[in-house]
Amino acid sequence: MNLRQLSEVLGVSQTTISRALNGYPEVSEKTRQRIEQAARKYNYSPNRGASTLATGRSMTIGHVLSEATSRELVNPIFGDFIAGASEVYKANKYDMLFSLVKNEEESDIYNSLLRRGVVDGVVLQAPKISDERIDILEKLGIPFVVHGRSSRSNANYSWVDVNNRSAFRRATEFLLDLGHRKIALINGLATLDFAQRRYLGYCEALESRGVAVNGNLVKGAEMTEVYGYIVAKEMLLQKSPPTAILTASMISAIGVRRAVQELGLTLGKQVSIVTHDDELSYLNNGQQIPIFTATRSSVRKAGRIAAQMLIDRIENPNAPRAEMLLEAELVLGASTGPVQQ
Amino acid sequence: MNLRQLSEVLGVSQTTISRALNGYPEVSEKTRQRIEQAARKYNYSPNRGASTLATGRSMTIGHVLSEATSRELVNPIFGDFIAGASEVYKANKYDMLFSLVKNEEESDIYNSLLRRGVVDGVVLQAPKISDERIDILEKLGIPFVVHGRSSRSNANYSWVDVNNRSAFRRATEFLLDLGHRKIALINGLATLDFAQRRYLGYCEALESRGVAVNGNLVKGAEMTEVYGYIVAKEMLLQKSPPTAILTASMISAIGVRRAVQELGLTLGKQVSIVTHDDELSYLNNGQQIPIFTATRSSVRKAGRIAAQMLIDRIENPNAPRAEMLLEAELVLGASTGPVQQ
DNA sequence: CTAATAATTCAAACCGCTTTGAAAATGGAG
DNA sequence: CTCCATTTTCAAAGCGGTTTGAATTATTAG
Repeated sequence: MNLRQLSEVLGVSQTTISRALNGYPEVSEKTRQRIEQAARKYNYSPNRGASTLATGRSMTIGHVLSEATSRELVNPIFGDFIAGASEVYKANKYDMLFSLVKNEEESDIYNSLLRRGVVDGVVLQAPKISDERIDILEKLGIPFVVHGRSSRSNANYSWVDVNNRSAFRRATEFLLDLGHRKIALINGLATLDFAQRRYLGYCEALESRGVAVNGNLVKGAEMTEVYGYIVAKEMLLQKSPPTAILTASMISAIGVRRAVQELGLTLGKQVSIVTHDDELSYLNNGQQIPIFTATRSSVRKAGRIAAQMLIDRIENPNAPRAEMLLEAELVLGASTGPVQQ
Repeated sequence: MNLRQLSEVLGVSQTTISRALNGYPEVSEKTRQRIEQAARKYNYSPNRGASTLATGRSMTIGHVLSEATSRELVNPIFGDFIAGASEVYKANKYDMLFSLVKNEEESDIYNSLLRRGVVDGVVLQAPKISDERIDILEKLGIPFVVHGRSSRSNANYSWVDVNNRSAFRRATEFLLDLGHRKIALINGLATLDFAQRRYLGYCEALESRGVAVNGNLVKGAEMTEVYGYIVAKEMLLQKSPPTAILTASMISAIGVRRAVQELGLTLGKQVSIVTHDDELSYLNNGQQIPIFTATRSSVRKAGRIAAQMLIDRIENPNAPRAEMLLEAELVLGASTGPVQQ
């Protein structure tokens, strides 16, 4: 059933129906009732393509993944972020669309998506330290919001981010306070901005206590379980192994734990672990007592905030850019203890 | 730049441009070249809403999550499935759209999505043993494919599934061969079809060896790490604890391992674990040697197959329904060993 | 060189909605 | 009962593509 058919059935013009269903005031309450009932009865709802065409709004928000970032799709952290965003999209009647694009198309895709009226705005994820995508989006004038920041960009964009630097400074200080001096950092991909900030926080803490940063104790890559395991094992088998390990996600922390236990060491005794905890739904950091001491910040909440920011930008393009820096809390778990002599 | 503008610039009708760009034969190669160049130059690409309206095809595939299944979004298994599907969508120029819907809207949503021309087809995930969604989709005549099956449905639909039953029968037999008799099953949600099939496979194996199924040793819920931990710990503290545990995902297996180790037991000695391994990107089952003995089947591959099936259905609605049963392989890891006296 | 045929190109209709500007119906005041 | 101001409803013009059936041009055969 389309609009014309419904209007014939009701003996009312298409205009009136459209207005009635979209809540315009020019329709009497009585006809509105009648129309709404009929719409339900005949199972009518407006064709998306047609209204997109007529209004210029697609009621869809895009999450674009380039080849470079497409691995994010399988990152459980991404899942929780998306889940948060979805809640907000749903409440505001937006749909969520994913586009995978080849790297070389990256500059075109946003342009194309918006021009083609596929999406009304875009969420940018996993920004690199220097990320040309931000400039592209800025130039195109597409409403967008970044999850994270890009240190080298001086564009004026909206973002949500965790205070990665202070979180990792704090975590490192905590380990220093426990007497640790050989503290390793198993980070995310070095090109990603958040990894850089975490590294900086880590360095700051060490240097403020006069501990030199040891390059052998800093590694970064995709935060898989296996990566955590391999790097931790390697480090722990060095002649001068770390007594504490900072890791960038619950998943790599699990890998690190596996390495520790395989070597017959005990968590919180010979080796301490502090991880960043995104409060993943399927990988909760324990129940009452956290498994790992962690810097905790809900990535799902970040998703909600990013989505709301974007919708605000779309519906009010002239509003000033929004920024939101979330502070992570340091929660004490069973994975840390004083350094052993 | 839209079609009319481009046609004015080129001095060629809109028809010809449309045909040239969509690969119709009625355009001479020379003009096609000229048009394609101009399209690139002026950054033209057709408006999605307009072509959806004109063709009736949205080039978008929907993944609908009801409240009941919306938790799936945060399930890392889902991420890998989606990643596989995306590859295929991309290669075929489809976009992927997520809709979260309230439970009570569930029956409406598919109807609505298709009627509104938002999507050309739908992928159904996490089917329940008895799942009304299949009948709804069937009745509506929407092209769809199910990841998994619904035992109680006798509709004739396309699906991809792992042979859960034989996989878990085999895994259980393997443990029986090692002398285990007290074998626990930590399953997924009991209402989900795959969990039911795994349970059946488990029962079959036990019964064929004359071992009675013990209700205390069978549990099922969302396959989180914490759930695996809690249930395993509970079971292992019973007066007559299991000597082997079957678990439905890598994630819950990690929780089980945590429980085992916390109790001072050793994997493959006092307690054996066999898990189902979906070959998750971020939670690989080890490198050369699998961490866990496992029934292995790539959920990413399942995603690819499902996507391709759906596209085939969309583009050829009269083709017979497709079915694909993937066999899981049993891989031997370090988490199993003969029962100890 | 012309007629017949094939290869190109075109104008116009259509997809289903929103929205503008005009018309009709209603209500209140004089 | 008029007349004017409000409400309410309507017809028609887009939005930007695709596709049909007709018109034009190019090619070939006679």
